[in-house]
Amino acid sequence: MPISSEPLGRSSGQYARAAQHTLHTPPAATNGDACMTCAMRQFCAMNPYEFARTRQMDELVLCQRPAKKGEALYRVGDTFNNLYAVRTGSFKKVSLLSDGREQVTGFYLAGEPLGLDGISTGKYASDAIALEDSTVCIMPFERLEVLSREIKAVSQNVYRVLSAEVVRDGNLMMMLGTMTAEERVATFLLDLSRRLQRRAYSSTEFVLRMTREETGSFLGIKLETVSRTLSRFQKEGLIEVHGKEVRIVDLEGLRAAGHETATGDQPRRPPILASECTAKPV
Amino acid sequence: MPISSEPLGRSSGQYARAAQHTLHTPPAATNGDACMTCAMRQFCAMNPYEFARTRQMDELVLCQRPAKKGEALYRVGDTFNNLYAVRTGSFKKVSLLSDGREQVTGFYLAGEPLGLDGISTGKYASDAIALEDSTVCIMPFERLEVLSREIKAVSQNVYRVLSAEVVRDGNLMMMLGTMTAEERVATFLLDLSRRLQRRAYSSTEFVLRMTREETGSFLGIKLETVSRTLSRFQKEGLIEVHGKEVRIVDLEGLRAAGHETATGDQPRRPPILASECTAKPV
DNA sequence: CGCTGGATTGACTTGCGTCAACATACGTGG
DNA sequence: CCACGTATGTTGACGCAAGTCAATCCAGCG
Repeated sequence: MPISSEPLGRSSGQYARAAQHTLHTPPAATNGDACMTCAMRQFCAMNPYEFARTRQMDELVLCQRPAKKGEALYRVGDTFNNLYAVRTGSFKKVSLLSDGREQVTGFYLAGEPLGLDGISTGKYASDAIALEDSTVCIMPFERLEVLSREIKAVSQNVYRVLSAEVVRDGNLMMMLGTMTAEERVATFLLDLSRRLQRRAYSSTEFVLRMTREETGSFLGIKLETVSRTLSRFQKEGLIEVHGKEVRIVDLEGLRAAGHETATGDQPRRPPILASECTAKPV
Repeated sequence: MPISSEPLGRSSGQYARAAQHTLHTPPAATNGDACMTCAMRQFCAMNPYEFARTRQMDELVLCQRPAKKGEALYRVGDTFNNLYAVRTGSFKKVSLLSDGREQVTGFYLAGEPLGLDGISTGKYASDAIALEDSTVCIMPFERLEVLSREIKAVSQNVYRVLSAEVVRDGNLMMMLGTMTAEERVATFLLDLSRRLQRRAYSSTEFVLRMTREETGSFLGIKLETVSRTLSRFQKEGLIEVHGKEVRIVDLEGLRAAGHETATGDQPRRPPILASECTAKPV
C-alpha cells in the first residue's frame, strides 16, 4: 500500500483509524532512512544534534505522508496520536472559537513541528491544513516517549521544541497586542524571509503560499488592510509585489517599518515569530 | 539561612548565583513535604496524578521562595535553571519587544507553572512579576529531567504541561486576533472566574490583583477601554465593580457578551485562556 | 475561453485610542 | 495615626487607523 495515495480525510474517525493502522503495520513505503535522505535534516526541529542522531530518528519516523493543497493533516478534536514534522511544503494552523469564528494561528515551513497542542488533552486543539502540496514525517508520540526515556538527547529535544513553541506564541501575542497593521505586515515578511533563508531559500525573493485572507487572519487584520499595506510598501520602494510573489528591495527600510529598532540590535532576543529550534543542547 | 528573607534581585547574575547555590546546598527552610502540605496540591499543574505522587514531587521541589508584590522571579535573559509553580499569590508574565514596548502575556494563579519559556534557549524569554505577596515552589529543571527519565508519569506530565501552555497561548492569540474589546473583557472575567472556582475560591466575587493598565496590556486594549467596558457591564447589570473588587451578577449575560455562544456548549473545547492541567494521563 | 476565487483600490464608517480633567485609594513618612 | 502625595481609576470629547462595503481587476483552471 503506497502511503502517497492515501487520502487525508476530513472525518476524524477515519483519520484516527488510519493513524492506528500505520502504527501497527508499517506500510511498504516506510523506509529506514527518512531522515538520512531528507533535504531538511539539518533544519529539522525534531532532529536533535542535527546529523548525528539521524539513525535513531529513523526509528521514530515511521512513515511519511503527503497532503495535497487544502487537505487537513488533522482537525480540532481528532484523537492525538502523532507529532509531525513538515518535510516539504507548508501548513497553516487554524484555531476555532466556540461561536464559529476562526483564526490562522501559525504558518509552518519545512522542518517545523506540528501537532504539539494535542499532547495536553489527547485531542488536537487546532486544524493543520496544507497550503500547497506537501509531505510530513509522522512520529507516533508513544514511540517518541519511549525513545525519550532511553535517550537523553531526545527528551531534551522534545522539551526544547515544546518550549520554543511557547516562546514563539508569546512573540505572536506581542505582535497581536501591541503592533499597528503596518508593523505586523512588515514583521510577517521579515519573519518569513528569515525562516526561508535558514532553509537555504532566497531571503529576498519568495512566494507567499497563503492568501491575503489567511495572512490577515494570522496578523489579526483584514485582507484589505494586508493588500493596502503591501501596496504602500511597494510605493515606498521597500518591496515589490506581484500577487503572491514578493521581493524585498529595502531590507533596512522594512525593518524600520516593522520596528526592529532600525539598525542592528538583533542578538538580544529570539526573532519575532520564529519557531526555529537550532538544536543545541539545553 | 531562611529562604524567606532572601531578596529577589533584579540582576540576572545575582539570581543565577542564588539558584546555583540552592541547587547544591539546600537551606534549612527546605522541607521534604512541600507538596504534602500544600493547600494547592490537587490543583497543581506540576503534580502528576494529584495526590498519589507527592512523595516523588517532594524530591523535586527543592525549596520555596517568596516574592513580594512587584518583585521579579526572573527577568528576560536570565539564565534558565528552574521551573516554578505558583504556591500562593499570583504573577504576571511580561514580554518585551526590541523597541522597548512591553505586553503582559499571561497571568498565573496558584498551581500554575512558570518559566516554561526558558527551556528552549536556556534563557527566560519573559519577566515573571508578582502581582501580590506570593510564594513559588522551585523545581530545578535538571532534577526534573532526571526524574522524568526515571518515572514515566513525570515526563508525561511535563509534556502535558508544556502542551497545555501551547494550547492556552493559541487561545489567547485567538482572543487578540478576533475579539472586540467588550468580548475580551468579558472573556477575561469569565476565565478568571473559572480558574478561581477550580481552586475552591468564589467564582462570582473576587479581587482583580492586576491594575487596569496590566489588564489592558494583556487584552491588547488601553486601560481606559477596560475601565469603560467594566462600567458598561455594571450599567447593564452584568457585574458590580468597586475598584479591584468584582462581583459577577449575570453569568449568562456575561457569557453572551463574551460570545461563549450564549447557553451551554462548554465541553467541546478547553476553556479560552485556561492554562489548567487536570493531570490525567496522556 | 469563460468562470470563479483571489487581489486591489476607493469611499465611507466606527471602535478604540488619545488627551485631558477629575476622583479615589494607597503607602509612606512625619 | 493622620496627612499628604503619588498611583490608579473614571469619565468625557475628539480623532484616526482600520474595518466595512463595493466595484473592478486579474489569474489560474476546468
